[in-house]
Formats: sequence, structure tokens, C-alpha cells
Amino acid sequence: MKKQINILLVDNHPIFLKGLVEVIQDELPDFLIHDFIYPEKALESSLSFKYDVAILDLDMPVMNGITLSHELRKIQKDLKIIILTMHKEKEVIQSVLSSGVQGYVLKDDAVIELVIAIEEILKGNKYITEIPFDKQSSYQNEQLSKLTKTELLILKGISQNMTSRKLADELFVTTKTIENHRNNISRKLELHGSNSLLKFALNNKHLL
Amino acid sequence: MKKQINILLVDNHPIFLKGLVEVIQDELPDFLIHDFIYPEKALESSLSFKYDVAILDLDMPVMNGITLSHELRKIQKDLKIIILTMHKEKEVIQSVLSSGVQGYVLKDDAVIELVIAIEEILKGNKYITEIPFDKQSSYQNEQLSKLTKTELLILKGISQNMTSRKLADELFVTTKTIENHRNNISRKLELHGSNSLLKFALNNKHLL
DNA sequence: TAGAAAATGAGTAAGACTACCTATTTCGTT
DNA sequence: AACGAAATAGGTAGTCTTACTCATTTTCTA
Repeated sequence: MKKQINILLVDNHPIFLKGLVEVIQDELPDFLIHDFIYPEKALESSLSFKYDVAILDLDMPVMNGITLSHELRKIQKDLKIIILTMHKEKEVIQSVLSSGVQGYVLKDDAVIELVIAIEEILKGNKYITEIPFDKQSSYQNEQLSKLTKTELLILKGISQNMTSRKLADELFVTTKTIENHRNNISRKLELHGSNSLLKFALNNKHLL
Repeated sequence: MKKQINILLVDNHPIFLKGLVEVIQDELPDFLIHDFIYPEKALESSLSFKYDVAILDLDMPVMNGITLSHELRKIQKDLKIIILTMHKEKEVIQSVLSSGVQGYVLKDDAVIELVIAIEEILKGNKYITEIPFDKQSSYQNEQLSKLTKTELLILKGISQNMTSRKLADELFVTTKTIENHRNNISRKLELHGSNSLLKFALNNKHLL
């Protein structure tokens, strides 16, 4: 008897989710699909149920796909993750992949892409869909291109809830250095006022 | 014998489109659905086929949903149009409705919304989905229901980039009062650490 | 290899936020 | 009318961030 494969599917768009369930079910009738609109509910269910693969939407309110993947992995270390998104920007893909997921599929890919991804991931491989020619969110990119490597690194840290203190420890420099970098970044990006840098970082997390 | 109802469905995301077809077919098995990934192909088909309702994605490359609706109407004056999109912004909705479509449904609405929309439109009515404001992700809502009226007001202010100082001026109280409210909010929501309240407020802007 | 850019660090000052505490007044409900 | 919740405000301390200036060292590159 073959082992039952359980798929966790999380997407906050009900219509898309329902469609997705049917599509996957059509192509992979032996798999059991557990679908959730709310990341929190999915997380809760993972406490009492073991999944083989999780297919997660990237842009969700409250908890995005990457955060959810981390939370799921805390509960179940060996869970395989496929991120399903409409983002075609190199930077998004880069940052998603660097967070240790196994698959990346676009919502405007053909259905077969997702099916292949699931099958490959189950074999222990990774699967990254072909990304079409680059479509950039050009404005923010121009802004970010003004920054140096270290500045980008710090901005990324800020977007990940790190204080200057923590960043300093992490990078083995003084907090003063981090503060100086923060100031330089703010000047380059023309950001002013309280927590303006944090807000920018959060708003552009996907580019960092 | 009942008249056959023909639905034109256009969305440039294949997975979403395939799911959508199945979902509509499930709910409205007597309807005939003609689905297209490319707006141009849909337009071409409308030259030789008469549709009753068109369900169009708003964001498509080359030709967006509104443009397509105009083109379709040139060919078939009485065609009913439902725009299906993920945009919740007042401005988008305003401009879409003013272009003379009959329906507006969100991609993150439940499936039933679209079905109702189709049925209403066929009766000659318009159907505009409820726009969020009081449609909530239930978990955060439970959290927010712990807060008092004033606390919610302050949280909203925070989400709009206001400092405690500005909020105090606005509400004619001292900054100390605002700070106390902030502390009470953080305690109720179990938020800790630097700027945790700001981050929460930004993440839940849509609920405030 | 010389000059420019980047990274590092210090000083100083002010504003903002978190995290506790206590206390008084106002308001709504029973 | 009494009770409890909510709103108001002060105290105190520590942390974090912004916003400047200046100086030194490292690294890249023309």
C-alpha cells in the first residue's frame, strides 16, 4: 500500500484556493489536500497533523508565506515548502529562495508547473519555475540602487525587526556604526521623521 | 427548453482561470463557460459567438479588463460585464464602476459572491461586492475586540504615521495619556519590544 | 599607486517608545 | 446610588531612533 501524501495549501483568496484544490486534485487524485484561507488556522492544524508538502501564497495579511514557512518548520522540521506567488521580480525570488524553501511557482504559470513542482519536491529535488523577462518595480529599485552593499544589508536587517543594537552584534561593529549607516541610508532615500526608515524597510521587504 | 447561458471568462493567470472554470461549473452546471487566457483571443471569439455575461480580470497585460470590456461592447452592445480583481482601493472601484460595468467582485471574496453576481447580473441588476472595512481576518479581530474605542482610535492613528505627540495634540490630551494607552494596547495584544506596536498597526491597517 | 568611495567610530542632542508604577476623574450599567 | 471600566495624567528609567558634525581606516578602481 502506498503512503498517503498530504498537501497543505494556504492562500487567502478563496476563489483561487478553491480552484487550486480542484486543479491539484484533478492532476494528483491520490493526494490528500488540506486547504486554508487563514495562515493562523493552517499553523494550528499543523500541530496535530503531519504534512508532506506545503504550498503557500506569498502575499497574505497578518502572516506572509515566508513567515508561515518558518513557523511551520518550527513545528515540523522536514516539511517541504513551495511558494506560490505572482511576483516575477528577481529580488523577490532571491529573497524567497534564500529563506530555504524548495519550490517557487508563479500564479500565472500553467497548472502543470505546480504539479511538476510538487512531484519534484517529493523526490527531494528543488523546483524553481522559469522566470520570464524581468519586470521590475522600477522606482523603488532605483532608490535602492543608490545604496551600498552594507547599507542594503542593514536595511534588510531593519525589515526583519532587528534593532541597531542587534545588527551591531550580528555584524561585529558598534551600534554607532549602524546608526551612521542608518542616517546615510535615510539621507540617500530622503526619509525623515520617526521610524521612517523602519516603515520604508517594511514596505520594501520583498526587494531586500 | 431553457435558453443556454454562455459565460465568457478571461484571466491571464492559467491556474486561477482553470480553478475558476471548475468552480463556476460546479455551482452553475447549466451554464456554458468559454475561458481565455489572452484578451485578444477572447475578443476574436466574440466576433463569431454571442455571450451573455463576461467575467474579466482587471489587471492583464496588453489589454486590461476595462479596455477589453469596451472592445467587447463595440461588438456586442448589450453584453453584461463583471470585473474580477484583487483591488480593494476606493479609487480603483470608483473608476471601474464609472466605466459602466454591471458587477465588481474581489478575487479574495468567497466563491458564492461571484455566483450571486452572475445571477443578479442576468436578472438585469448590478452587483457590487461588499468592500472590506468590516470584512476581517478573524484572528486579528478577536485581538482588536479586546481594545476600547479610544484605544482603537489611537491604534488607527499609529497606523497612519502619527507619533504620540501628534495624537495627543489631535485628541486634546497629554502625550502621557497616549503613552499610557499605547502601553495598555501592547499589554492586551501581548506585544513587546521596540516599535512592536507600530508594526502591528501597519500590518493591520486594513482593519482599523 | 593615488584619489574616491565605503566602512568604521565618536560626540552631542533631542525626540520617541517601552515598561513599569500610582492616582484621580468620568462614564455607563446594574 | 454604587461599582467597575475607561480615560486621564504624573513619575521614573532605560532603550531606540533621528540628525547633525567630525575623523580614521579600508577597499575599490581609474
